[in-house]
Amino acid sequence: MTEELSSQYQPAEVENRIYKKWLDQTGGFHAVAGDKPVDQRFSMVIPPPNVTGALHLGHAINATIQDILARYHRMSGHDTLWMPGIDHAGIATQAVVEKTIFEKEKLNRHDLGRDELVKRIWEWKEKFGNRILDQLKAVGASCDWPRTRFTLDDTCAGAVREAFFKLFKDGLIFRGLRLVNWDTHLQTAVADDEIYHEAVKGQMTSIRYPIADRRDGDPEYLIVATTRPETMLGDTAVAVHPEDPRYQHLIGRQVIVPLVGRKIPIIADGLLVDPKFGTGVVKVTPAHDPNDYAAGQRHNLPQINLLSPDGKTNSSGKGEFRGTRYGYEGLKFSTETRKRVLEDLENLGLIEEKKPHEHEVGHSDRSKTPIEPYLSEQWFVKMGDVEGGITLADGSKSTGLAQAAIDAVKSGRVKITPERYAQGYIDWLSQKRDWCISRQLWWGHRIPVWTVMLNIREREQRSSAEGKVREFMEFAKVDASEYSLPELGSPPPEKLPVDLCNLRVFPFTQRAHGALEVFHKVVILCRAPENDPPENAKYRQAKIDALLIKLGGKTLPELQNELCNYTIYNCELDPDVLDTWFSSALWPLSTMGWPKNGTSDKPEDQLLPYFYPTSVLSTAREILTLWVARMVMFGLYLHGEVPFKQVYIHAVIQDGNGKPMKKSLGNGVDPVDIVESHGADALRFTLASMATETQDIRLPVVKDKESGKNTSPRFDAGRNFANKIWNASRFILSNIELSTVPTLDEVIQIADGKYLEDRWILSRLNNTAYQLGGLGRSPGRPGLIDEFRFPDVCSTLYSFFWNDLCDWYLEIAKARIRRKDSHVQRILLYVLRSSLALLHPVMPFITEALWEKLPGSNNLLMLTAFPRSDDRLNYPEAEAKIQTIQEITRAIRDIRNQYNVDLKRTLETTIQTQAADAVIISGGAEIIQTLANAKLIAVGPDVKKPENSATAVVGSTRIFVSDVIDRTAELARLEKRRSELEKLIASSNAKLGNEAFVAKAPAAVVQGLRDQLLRQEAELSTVQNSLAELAAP
RNA sequence: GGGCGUUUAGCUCAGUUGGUUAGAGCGUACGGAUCACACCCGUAAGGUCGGGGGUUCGAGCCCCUCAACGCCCA
Repeated sequence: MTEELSSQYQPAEVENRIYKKWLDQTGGFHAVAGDKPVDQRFSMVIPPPNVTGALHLGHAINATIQDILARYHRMSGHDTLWMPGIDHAGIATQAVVEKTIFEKEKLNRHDLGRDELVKRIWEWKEKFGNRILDQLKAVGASCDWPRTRFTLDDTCAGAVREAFFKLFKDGLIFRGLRLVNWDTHLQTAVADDEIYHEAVKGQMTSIRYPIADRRDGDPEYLIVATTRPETMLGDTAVAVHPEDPRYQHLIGRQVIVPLVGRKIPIIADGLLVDPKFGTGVVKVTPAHDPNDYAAGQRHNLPQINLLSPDGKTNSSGKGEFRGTRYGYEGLKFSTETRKRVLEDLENLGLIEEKKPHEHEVGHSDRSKTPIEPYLSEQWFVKMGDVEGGITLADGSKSTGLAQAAIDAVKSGRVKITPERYAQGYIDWLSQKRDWCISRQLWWGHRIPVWTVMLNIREREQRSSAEGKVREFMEFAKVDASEYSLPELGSPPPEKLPVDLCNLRVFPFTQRAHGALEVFHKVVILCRAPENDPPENAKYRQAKIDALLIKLGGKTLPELQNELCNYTIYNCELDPDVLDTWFSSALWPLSTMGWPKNGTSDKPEDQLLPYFYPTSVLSTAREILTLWVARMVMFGLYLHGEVPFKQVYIHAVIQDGNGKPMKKSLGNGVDPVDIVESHGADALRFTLASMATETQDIRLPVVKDKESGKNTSPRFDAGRNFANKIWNASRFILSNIELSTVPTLDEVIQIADGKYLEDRWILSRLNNTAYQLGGLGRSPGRPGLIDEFRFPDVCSTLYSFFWNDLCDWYLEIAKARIRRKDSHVQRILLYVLRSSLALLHPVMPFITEALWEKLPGSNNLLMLTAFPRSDDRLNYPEAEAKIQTIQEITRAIRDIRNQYNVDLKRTLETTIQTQAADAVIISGGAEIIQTLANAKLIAVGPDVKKPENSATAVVGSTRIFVSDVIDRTAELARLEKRRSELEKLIASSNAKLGNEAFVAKAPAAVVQGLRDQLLRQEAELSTVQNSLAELAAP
C-alpha cells in the first residue's frame, strides 16, 4: 500500500478527483427538507459574490469558515443546507460590460440601446458568471450546487416583485424629489457606499453679493466664500448665524445673486453656519449641496436645479438668465461653467478674494469621476417610523422598518459575533435614513411600476380614454406574473388574478412646448396573471374594490371615472432598476422560494418552512449595515422571522504592512494560486488559523521567485501540516494488517491492558473531540466550532495530531508496531480514523483521500459521524503519568544536547526521586529508553549520584547521566536554575508574607501558591545538593 | 469631527470572569541523512505585554491619559 503513496502529499493529484467524488455521491451536496427537529437543521446562505468577481482572500476565508461549519454540522447528522449563488451587482457589472464593449467596438450604451445592452450583459454573465463558483469549488466549498441562485433569475425576480408590491401597498415605498449622489458619467444615482473621497486642490473664492434695498449703515456687499462658484446660479438664500452680531440687523433682508439678478433672503441658521469660519456668511444652494438641502427644508426655500443628467448646465435657469448676456446652458457644470462664472464675476468686479484650497470631493467608485449632488426623482423605502406603525408578517407591530431590525438585534433574536459590531449596526439603523432604491441603470430588476401621465387641461372623448385604459391593462397583463393573495381567502387562493393593486397620484408640473402645463402622474402597480380564468373576474373586482385609493379619499371606480375624462399619455414601465441591495436584502427568502414555501411543489423543496431562518450568516463587516440590516428588515416584514440567528463577522486580511490588499497596490494574494502551489487544505488551514476576532489580520506577502506570483510564507504552515498528516497516515497504513474497523468497546478493552500510552493517546483524542465539538448534545458546553473560534480549532487539531500523536505516541509505539502487535494496530486505526474525521471540516481533501485507503471505509468521510467525546475514554491518570515521563525524557535529551553527545550513544541514567514518582518512571522506563536513548540503571529515593555524571532537575527529581560531565558547563546550568528558583521563591514568599493577600485572596489561590512554593523550595534544595556535590571532589 | 479596533518574542498572532513561572507557529542558533515525513527529528535562546498614571492583596487583562497605526460613519 505504501507504494501507492508518495512521500510528499501532492494535493493537485487528489483534489479534483475527491471533489468530483463528493459531487457524485451527494448529488452536489444537495440538501432536502426533511423531518428532523429544529436543532438538527443547519442552514446558511452564501453572501452572493459579485458576478463580475474573481475569488479573493476575503471570499476564501469566508468560504473556509462556512465550509467548516457546513461540514461539521453535516457530520453531526444535521440536515445541512448551504445555499450558493451570485449577485448581479447592477452598476459594477454594467460598467464592466460597457467598458469592454467600448474598448472593442467603440460603442456606448446609447448606441446599442437598452435591449441590446441587457442582452450583451446576459451573454457576458453566461460566459464569465460562473467563474467564481468554480473557484469556490476549488477551495472545497460544499454548497448545494443544484440550488445555485442568481439574484436576477426568475425565482429571485418573483420575490422582488412581491416584496415591492407589499411595501408599496403598505405605503413604505414612495417617490420623492431628493438630492442624490449622481454619477454624471454613468448617469445614475449611486449609493453612499459607492463613493470614495479624494482630496482635490481647488480654490476658495470670495464673492460679493450686493445687498438689496440698502439702508444707511449697510455695507455694500455681503462676502460669501465658496469652492463651487458655479452653484451660485442656483442660490436661493444666504445664511448667517442667528447670534452673529455682525449680521443681526440684516436677517430677513435680501441680497442680489450676481449674474442672475435674483433677490434672495438673508436667513439665520445655526446648523449650517459656523460664524468663526470665513466671513460667517454662507450661500445656500438647496439643489446642489446636502447641507444646503437640509437648510432649504428647514427654511422652506425653493430648489433650483442647474444640472442635466449628463453633467452639463441645464436650461432651467434660462428664465432667470433671460435678458442677460450670460448663457451657460450646455457647458459642463463643474468645469466650464465654473470657469465662465468666475470670468464673468471678475469682469463685474465682484470677486473679493481667491486663494488655493484643498478639499475632499466624492468620486464614483465605478467611473472614477466626481460625484454631483443632484436633485432628482427617486424611489425610496421608508426606513423611519410610520404613523400608526407597521405590521410585520407574523402580525406583530413595529414603529417602522429600521426599528424592527434594531429590535431584532437588541432582543438577541439576531446575535452578532463579535458582539462589538452590534453597536455599529444599531447606530446606522437608528439614523433611519430613507433608502434610495432606484438606479438609472439598465442591468437589474426593473422597478415594477407603470406610470400613466394625465393632462388635466385637455379633455378628450370618453370612449377614446377608455381605450387607452384598456390598452394599458393589456400591457400590464403581459408583463406581470401570478401571485397568491392570502388576504382574500379562498377560492381560489393560489392564483387570484388582479389587474390593479394600487395607485398613487403624484402632482407633476412640467413645462412642455414652451408653455406651463400641469400633469398628474398616476403610478400604478400591477399584478396580473398570465392566464386569467373568467371565473376569477369577481375576485379580481373584489380585490380592486377592496383597495382604497388614496386620492383625496376617492375609490377606484371614482378614479377610473376621472381617468377616462383625461388624456392618457405614455403608459409605461418605470425605466429605472432597483438598487442591487434590494434583491440582496431578499436573498435568504428568495433563494428558498419565497413568496412560495419552496422552489417547487415537491416536499423536499419546501425549504422555507424547514431551513428558514438560517443558522448562521458569515460575512465581512463592511456590509453589516448595507446588507445584513436590510435582510433583517425584510425578513421580519415579509416573512415575520429574522433571516438568521447568528451573524459572524470575519476579519479582513491585509498585507504584511497593514495595508488592505488592492489590485492597484499589487499586494494581493490570489487564493487560486495558493491552491495550486500549496493545496486547498493548506490554504484553508492557514486562513482558518488566522480567523481571529480582531478586525484586521496581516498576511506578509512575498513574490515567489519562480512563478512571479504573490504568495505568503504563512501558507507553508498549512502545507507542512497536510504533509505531516499524509506521512503519519502513510506510516500507519503501511503497518496495519486489519480488515475490520475497531469498535469503541474493543479499543477500551485494549487500552485497559498494560500499555499506558494507549490510554494516554485515547484520552488526548477524546479531549480533542471535546474541545472541538463540546459535548455535542444539548444542553451542553458548546465546542470551539460552535463558538467560531477557528484559530483555536486549528491549534487544537495541530497540537494533537503533530505533538501528541506523531511526536510521542507513534514514536513510543514503534517497537510494538514493528513486532506487528495487533492491539497497537487497532489503537492506531481507531485513532487515525477519528483524527481524520476531526480534521475533515478544516482539511477536507486530504482527509477524504486518506480515508478511502483505510480498511473498512466504504463510505465518504464527509458523511461519517463527527467524533464526540466519551467519558469512557478519559484517562486522567495516564495523562499525568505520561506528562512526567515526557519531562524526564526532555531532561535527558537536554543533557545530550548540552554535552553534544552523539545520538547513537546510549546514556546511562540514574534517577533520584520520591517513591511515588519512582513507580511511574520505572513503569515508563521502556518509553524513556526508546525516546531518549537512555538506559535507566536505577530509579528510587536512595539512588546516589554516580561519579562524573551530569545532573538535570525536574521538580524534586534528579536525573543523573553518567560520563558526560563537563564541570564548567554543569556549574553554569545549575547556577542559572538556582538563580531562577531563588527569584521565584522570593516572589512567592513576598506574596505569602503579605497579610492582605492571605486575608483577601481566595483560599484556593493561596493554597496553590503555598504548594508551588513547596515545589520550588524542593527543587532549589535539589539544585543546591547538586551544586554541593559538584563543588566537592 | 463622531465611533470602533489594534499595539504581547525578530515576524504573524493566542492569552476566556484580574490569581501559580505570559503561550503557539514561523524565523534564529546548535545537533541530526534514524527503516512515515528534511514540507522532517531533537534541544535551546528570545518578552520590564506601546508610554505614563490609577484601582486592587494582586494588572497583559479593569479605569484615566498620551502616542502610533488601521477601519467605519459624517
